[in-house]
Amino acid sequence: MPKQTFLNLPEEKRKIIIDAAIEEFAEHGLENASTNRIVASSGISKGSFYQYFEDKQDVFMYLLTMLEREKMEYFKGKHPPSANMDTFQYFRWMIKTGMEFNTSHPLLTQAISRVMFSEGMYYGRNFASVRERTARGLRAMIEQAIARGEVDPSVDVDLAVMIMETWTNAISAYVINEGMKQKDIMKWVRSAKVQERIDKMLYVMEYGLRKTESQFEASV
Amino acid sequence: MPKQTFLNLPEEKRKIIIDAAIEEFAEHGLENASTNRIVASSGISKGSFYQYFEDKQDVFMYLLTMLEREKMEYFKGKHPPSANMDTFQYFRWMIKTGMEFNTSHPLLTQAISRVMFSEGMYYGRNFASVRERTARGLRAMIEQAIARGEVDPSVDVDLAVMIMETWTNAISAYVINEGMKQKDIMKWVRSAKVQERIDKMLYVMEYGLRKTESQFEASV
Amino acid sequence: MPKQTFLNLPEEKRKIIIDAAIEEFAEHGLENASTNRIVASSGISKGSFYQYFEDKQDVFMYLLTMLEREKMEYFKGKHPPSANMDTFQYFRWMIKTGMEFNTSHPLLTQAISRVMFSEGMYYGRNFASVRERTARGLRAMIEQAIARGEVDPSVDVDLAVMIMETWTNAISAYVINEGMKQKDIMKWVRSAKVQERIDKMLYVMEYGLRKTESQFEASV
Amino acid sequence: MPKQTFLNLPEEKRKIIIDAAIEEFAEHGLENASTNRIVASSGISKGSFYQYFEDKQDVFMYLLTMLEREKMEYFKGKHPPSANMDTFQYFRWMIKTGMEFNTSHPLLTQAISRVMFSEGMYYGRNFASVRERTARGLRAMIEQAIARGEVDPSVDVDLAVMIMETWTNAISAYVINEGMKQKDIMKWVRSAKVQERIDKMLYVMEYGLRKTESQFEASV
DNA sequence: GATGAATGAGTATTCATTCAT
DNA sequence: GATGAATGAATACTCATTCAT
Repeated sequence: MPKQTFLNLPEEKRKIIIDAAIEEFAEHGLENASTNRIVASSGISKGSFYQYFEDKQDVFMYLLTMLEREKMEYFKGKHPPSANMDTFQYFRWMIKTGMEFNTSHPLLTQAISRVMFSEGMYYGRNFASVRERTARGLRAMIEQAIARGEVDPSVDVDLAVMIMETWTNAISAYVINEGMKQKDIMKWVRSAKVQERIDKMLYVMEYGLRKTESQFEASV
Repeated sequence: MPKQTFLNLPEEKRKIIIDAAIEEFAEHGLENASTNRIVASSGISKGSFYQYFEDKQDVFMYLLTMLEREKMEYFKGKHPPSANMDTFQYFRWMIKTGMEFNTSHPLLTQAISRVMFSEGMYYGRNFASVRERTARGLRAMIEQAIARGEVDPSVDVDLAVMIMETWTNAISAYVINEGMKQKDIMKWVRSAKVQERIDKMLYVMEYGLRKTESQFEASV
Repeated sequence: MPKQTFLNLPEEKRKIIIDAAIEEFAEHGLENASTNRIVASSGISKGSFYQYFEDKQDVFMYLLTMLEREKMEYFKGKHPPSANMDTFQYFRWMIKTGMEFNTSHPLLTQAISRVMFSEGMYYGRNFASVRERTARGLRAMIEQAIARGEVDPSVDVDLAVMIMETWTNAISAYVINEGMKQKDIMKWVRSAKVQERIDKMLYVMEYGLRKTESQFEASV
Repeated sequence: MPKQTFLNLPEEKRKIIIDAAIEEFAEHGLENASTNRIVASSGISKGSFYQYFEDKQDVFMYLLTMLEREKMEYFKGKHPPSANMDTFQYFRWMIKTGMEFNTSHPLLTQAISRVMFSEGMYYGRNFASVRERTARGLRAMIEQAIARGEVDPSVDVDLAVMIMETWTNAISAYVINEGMKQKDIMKWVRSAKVQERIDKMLYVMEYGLRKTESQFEASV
């Protein structure tokens, strides 16, 4: 985590540094990111960089917690359209809201997901806590769905979490990769065509999951 | 593609070089792979490396075609347990057979998938043909399933292909990542527990896909 | 142009680096100059070199502007022996003064002229401004000569400039090439023999140019 | 000089090798020419190259003698338009005929002149004999001109030779550099505009040289 | 607390030449 | 006589990090 010296910096200066880092990570990943370029494009000195952060990875970890924090606040500001949603409706709302957040921070999302997916194995240990938090959220969701009788109680919760994670990532990758090619990414992600495709992807998952374990057994 | 000089090499020497390359790519991806390390660990000189290959990417492309060729031969040597399988049963058999192949070449699989997934955007053009071949196979499968009445004809074929791809990759990632932690990866992948989990992942996909488009519409 | 870091260096260190570069360019030209050798013989590290300069060419461009600046100052310190010279007398004085400067910086002159003449085609764009300044000076001279009635007004000015350039270069090459073989190059260049030869070379040019265009036409 | 093995080669194969070498030297000079590329583009093996030639320089020396021989034959096939030319008319005819030869072998000319002018200092010793032969020819000419009373007997012969050399080179450089930019170099070099410019350059030299030594003395 | 110069190992790739077959 | 694989030093340039001021 960044040193106190960084946190003491005026908001504005911090933003300049962070923006430079986001751009660098989005374009080059973590291993290939260049601290030289980051300091050059943010206008701070080499020495300062190492007075603010332990190293490259430290900067990245900061972005990661920043993303988590901002996403949480974004969700707090939004409210599900209805209070009577079942768990899958709620998940769908969450995914879509998440995609809205992603498209409004496309570079940050790109930077984080690029590193987490492609370099994740190497830096995996460092990301463990973040991943675990996400998994816990999904697990709580699926357990709630079971409690509400929306999902067969015999379902394998671990498996369901894994599937939801996979699906979330697949949709996120689709949205960022395709979205970055568009002129107005926000407009694009809100278009009927995109929303429909996300819906369909989620319905496939939903109907697969709703199918009871016992039915699985029967059909093997 | 490698130069003739490489193909002329004695089988054994070629294997040493290829193994060194596989290890390097598995650990560092394509962009960060070091030709220095490859030559050092395979015991050839720098000059020789460039007499065998055009460049780093050339080595990787060779691995890619090698993987394709070997996988094809592996499948040729196997036979589906029954001739009367429906399309999803066949797909399941294919995935499982593919996983067996992957676990018998874990490093190669890791190297290829790491590069294809994470650096795919940058080297995308070069991999296009490989990806297209896979996509064509899946598309043929889904069309067959429709023809046989196993899937509702109104299904969005593009979407279905995307889902099958996502699923195949997710299973492959699960098998390799978890499998690499085991002592005996082959024994592990054949264990009832793993086979069951793969089955369940595929059933989720299958039941999701079997659901007709019209049903999707109805439930939105 | 060199980075600020280079300009901040103590005079003495700068001189060591510049001298090493001059020697390298004089001996190997620009394309074949080795940054490795420059850093080795000037005792700085590779990293420092690139903190001082953009690249090899950057060093050379610095030498070029340095030469221009020093030559200009050298001329400022000298005064034509008489105010009543005609244009050709003035040109002769300039050439000779230039040769004095060249022989007092023989390696620098050699480095620059080697690169400008032999590699000029490749780096031509970068040198364009320097060449143009020279050409403009010569053109002003010839136009003055015409205005004063020293040269026939029908003379082809472009041609005359080209001839004067050729001649200047030829004399410069003669002085440097022959001079480098002498023990005391300054003494040699001031010797009656050399001065006479330069005079004669210039007279050939002068009488050729004084000849009017119409006379050329007549004699074809 | 090439080894006997090269001279034993069938005419056609020799030509292929020579053409590859010419192209390489024209594009890269001597020091930067790559034997690798020469053998690759001429289709011979690395080993053969070194069985034909000592090294890179050896190939170049062969080109040099080849050029001399071919130029001589070219001149033998041509005849001066009139037998009653004075020496300067003859020189003018020679230069122009030489330029015709050059433009009909532009790559060879470019290769040779590029190396002789720009890398000449380093390989100078090796080219000494060629240069000397040229100088002897020019010296004979000027002496003939004196004998015929076309040039003042008190002229400095060394100086005159040097001037003629300079002039020849300047014209040659002009013709090759400008000519290479044209579509049809042969047509261009024979155009009235180019011929006129060459004439004028030579007249300047001629009138400069015709001027007697005594006149020079008088005007100093 | 801020600076920015210094560093040497690192990168991918090309080179001319040798020599065993 | 022909081959072509092998080589290791060479190339320009970038890197993350340290540390004295």
